[in-house]
Parts: sequence; structure tokens; C-alpha cells
Amino acid sequence: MKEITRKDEIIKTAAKLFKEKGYSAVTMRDLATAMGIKAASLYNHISSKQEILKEIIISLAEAFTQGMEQIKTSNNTCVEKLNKIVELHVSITSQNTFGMASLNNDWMHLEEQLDYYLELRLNYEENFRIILKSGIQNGEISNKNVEVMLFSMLSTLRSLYIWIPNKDAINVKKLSAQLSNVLIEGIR
Amino acid sequence: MKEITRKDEIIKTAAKLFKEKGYSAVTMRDLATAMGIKAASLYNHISSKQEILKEIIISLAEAFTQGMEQIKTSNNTCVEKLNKIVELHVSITSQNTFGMASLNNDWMHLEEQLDYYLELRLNYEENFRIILKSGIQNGEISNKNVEVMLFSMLSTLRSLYIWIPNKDAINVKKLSAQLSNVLIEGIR
DNA sequence: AAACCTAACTAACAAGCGTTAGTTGGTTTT
DNA sequence: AAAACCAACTAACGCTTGTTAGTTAGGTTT
Repeated sequence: MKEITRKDEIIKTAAKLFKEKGYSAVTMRDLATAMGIKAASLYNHISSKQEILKEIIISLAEAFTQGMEQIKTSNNTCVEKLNKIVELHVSITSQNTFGMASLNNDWMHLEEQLDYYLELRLNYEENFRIILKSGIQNGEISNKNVEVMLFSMLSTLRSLYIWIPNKDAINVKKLSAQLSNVLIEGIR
Repeated sequence: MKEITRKDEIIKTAAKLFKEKGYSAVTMRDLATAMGIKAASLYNHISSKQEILKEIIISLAEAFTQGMEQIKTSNNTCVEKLNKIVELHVSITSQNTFGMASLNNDWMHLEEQLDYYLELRLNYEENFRIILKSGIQNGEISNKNVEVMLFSMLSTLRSLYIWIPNKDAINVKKLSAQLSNVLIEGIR
């Protein structure tokens, strides 16, 4: 169950390269060189370049969807839910900064799975929006433009992959708390 | 002085395509088709694909540098300076959402100009950081982690290109005010 | 010992890439 | 009317792309 297959290694290496140059600029020969083998040998483990991208992006998108589902069905206050969302992003991102780059920058190169990805994303954003709106309604959150708030928070959370150092040594709880504080309470 | 050259049209069209698929995934034949001509004809106006990217990115990076220079030498309060920075981003982005996508996503594909771009970016971020720090020092800004604040604000401002509708019809002042409010005062 | 599996290899393919050379017809300048 | 310029064209180049076919050596299972 826990063992790392050769395919996993290829996907992980690919994610690293995709982060640096983007999906389109990374060739199968680049990837093979990084793995220390020949390009053709990759195809003993994966069926296509596209499959690698799909594996990276869809698994992450589904992790976010699942995390959001848990948060929305919890009976926390809206602000607590927002805290949990921040934590979700910090947690997932710190465990896979490379993959998050693909999720953010290369999703448009998905082929078969593009519609599915877009559906997940739209759903995620809508759940986020609902939390903000009900927070305004019950007075937890100040009555400002919802779309501006949503955009601001999501932009920051989506950019975490650029910023989070690439090690598990990161303190998820602490960083999440600092981020939540800045995002929710402002900087004044 | 004001006339739009054929080269300008090519660069503008290229920026639009680069936003959709990224620099590497856009071929000179794609660009030619979008212009209604053949790929070879492009070379009557530009010297290389790389030159197009350079023109898009460097002109924007220099616009930000110049804007920041004016803000830092003004004698406004730090919070007012932050307001001006937000306005700078909204203003530049609303005038060139396509180009901003390249600036954010394709800068690593610059060749000769990569070092120069990185220098401009580092300088811009440092000036931003100094404004935040002096705001904390004189009590205008709450004493939170500077890097978290900087990261949060910059992430949001850099993502504007995804969000701002692609027309000049946008009300720069109004959107800037809303954004500043959310970023500085928070959402509580 | 035979059969199978794994993970690499060499060689090659057809398609697509950025770019160059040389040409053409229409417009503007001399 | 001649010369120069502009902005397109056709044809082709050498190279790189993702991918396939077929092979091989070593380890595991039957």
C-alpha cells in the first residue's frame, strides 16, 4: 500500500520540472535525463506525457474538493471555516509544492480531464463563496464586496506554492495562523 | 508617435495567445494564423519569438519599477503609499491583462533579459518591503510578520490579470479602493 | 529448468518546431 | 517613370518533439 513505484518517482520528478519551466517546455527527454534513463524507457511506466499531468493535477484537485467537503459539513463558525480552508491550502501545498505549480499554471493543458477539473474548481469556489456570504449574513464578516474578498484570499492561497519552502519542516499550524490573521484581520 | 505598427499588433496578439496557453505552447504558426498571415511573414516585423516575449515582459516590468519609484519618493504616509501601489497594479493590469499573464507565468523563458528582469523584480519587492517595515515602525501598520503581509498583498496584486475583465471600462479608482480596503483592513 | 516480469536499452518514425532565403505585387517616395 | 519600401508569399532547412517497435539482461515465480 505504501510502496513507491517507479511511476510515482517519474511523476514526482516531472512535477519538479513542470514547476521550473511549465508542462509544455519540459520534454520527455528532459524528464528521462532527470530520471537517469532514456526517454523511451519512460513508457514502460507511463502511457503518455498527458497522463503525467493528469495524475499530478487531478489528485490534488480531488484532495481540495474532499477537504472542502469536510469543512462545509462541519458545524464551525464561518470564520473558523475560513481558518480551516487556509490550513487546508497550507497543508496540501507544503506536502507537494511542485504539483501545486502544475495545478495553478498547467491545468489548461489537460485534455480528457479538463472539464472535470473545471467542474471541481467551480464547485470549490462556490463553496468558498457561500461561507463568506453566510459569514456576512450573521455578522461574523464585514459587509464588503464578496468577490473581492474571495479573489483576494484565493489568490494568496493559490500562490503559496511559490513561497512555501520545499520541506516538511514547515510548521503548518503556525504559518496558517499567521496567514489567517493577515487575511482576515488585515494589516492595519 | 502614437501610431500602431504591425509589430505592435503582433505583440498584442501574441500576448493574448500567451495568456491562454503560455509562451512555450504557442507556436509561430499559431500566432501567424491569429494574425491572418503565414508564419514566415511574421519575421518581416519581428526578429524572433524570444523578442516578442522580451517586449511584453520588460516594458511592463519597467512600468512597475517607474511607478514604484514615484511612490517611494512621494511624501505620503505608508498606508497611502500602499494604496498607491494597489492603484498602480490595478491600473497597469487593466490596460494590459494579456501582457500581465506573460509577466507572471513566462518570465523564466526570457533569455538575454532574464537577469535584468530578476533585478527589477527583486528591487520592486524590496521597496515594497521597506514601506511595510517603516509603516510598522511608525505605528501605521500592525506589527505582524512582514514577509507574510508582503506575500499576501503581492500574490493578490499579481493575480489581478486573471480577474480583471479585459476592458478599459473598469473603474480603476473604485476597484483599487475596494481591494485596498480588504487587503489593509481585513474582512472581519 | 522454464516461464515470466521488470526496467532498461537502441533505432526509428512522422509530425511539428523556429527560422531563413528568395520572390512578388502594391504603394510611396524621389 | 524609376527607385525604394512594405508586407505579404512559397519553399525549404535542420532540429526537436512525443511516441512505437523490438530487444536484452537480470530477478522472481512456477
